[in-house]
Amino acid sequence: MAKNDAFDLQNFLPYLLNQAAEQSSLEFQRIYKDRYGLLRTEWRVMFHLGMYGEMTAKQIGERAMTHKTKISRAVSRLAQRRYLSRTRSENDRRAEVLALTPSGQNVYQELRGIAEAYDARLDRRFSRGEGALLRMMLRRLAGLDD
Amino acid sequence: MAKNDAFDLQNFLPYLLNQAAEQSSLEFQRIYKDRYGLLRTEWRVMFHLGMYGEMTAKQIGERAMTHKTKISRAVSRLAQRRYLSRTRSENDRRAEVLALTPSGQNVYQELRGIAEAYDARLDRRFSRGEGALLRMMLRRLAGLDD
DNA sequence: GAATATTAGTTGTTTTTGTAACTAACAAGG
DNA sequence: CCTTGTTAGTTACAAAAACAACTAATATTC
Repeated sequence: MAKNDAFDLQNFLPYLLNQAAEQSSLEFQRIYKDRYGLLRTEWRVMFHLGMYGEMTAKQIGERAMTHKTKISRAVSRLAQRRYLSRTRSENDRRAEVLALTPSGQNVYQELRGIAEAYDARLDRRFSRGEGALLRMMLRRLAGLDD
Repeated sequence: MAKNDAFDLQNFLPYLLNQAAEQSSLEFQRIYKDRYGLLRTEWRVMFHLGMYGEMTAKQIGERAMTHKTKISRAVSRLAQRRYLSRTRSENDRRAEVLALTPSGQNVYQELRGIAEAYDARLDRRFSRGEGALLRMMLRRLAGLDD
């Protein structure tokens, strides 16, 4: 098991990004999964609704860059648990306007607090400017600024 | 859909990391998936063997922070395609020493070239020092330096 | 040196995801 | 209007991942 040459997997950006993403999701995931029984796409939907108020499945999908079937299933499950309400849109009766129920709001508030604390904790690993730079670079890589 | 308050999902590190990871994996994934029919864990195994020579499944799993069942199945498929050979270990007859076959070496070399080029291309989005800093921060988040 | 615990790796079963095909509503052009 | 095309969302089926239980070999301990 001797090293061959220059290129190192440990410096390959997609690999590093995956490892960092997985690792950094772990602790937070344990909370929304174990404590609230939510899947990742589910809390993403919750966060979008919690932050932006009412949205349609399509809008969430676009913003979260998530496929519509994933959103569809997440929405069903969240509706079953009464975390969100679905109302057929007036303008376009194909679409549904989604919104958190009071119970959903509660869960969102709690998760949000945990997320904020967790984010701050991760941030403590970096110096003042580094965190901002990191986020900027990640947004660029994710294509969020385009 | 009006914004509520300060916390922004688009700045939440685990979220950003996931988006960036997914996005940056996409193009490269298309290559190893469509062109070589490999799964992500499979090329990871290939890369580890290509870079470090001989390894056991366990060693790969530890280094790649990947569960042993995933490794096991990846190894089976790679062995079926004759990309790697499995030799029962002398010291410990539970373990197998894995190594790329010549044909596996070829695939590895090609994929490695593509990976390097792709990595360089991603890097072009950043200034000289930024790329190094980014990798350093990601390694820290991934717990690779511990 | 048997009895017990641990480890390397596999296999089976259940969830979750990805992909394609579908329904129902809307839009545009003639 | 009425055909043709597009869009929002769902459903069905196939692929992949997660988790648990297993086999076989090795360590440990009394």
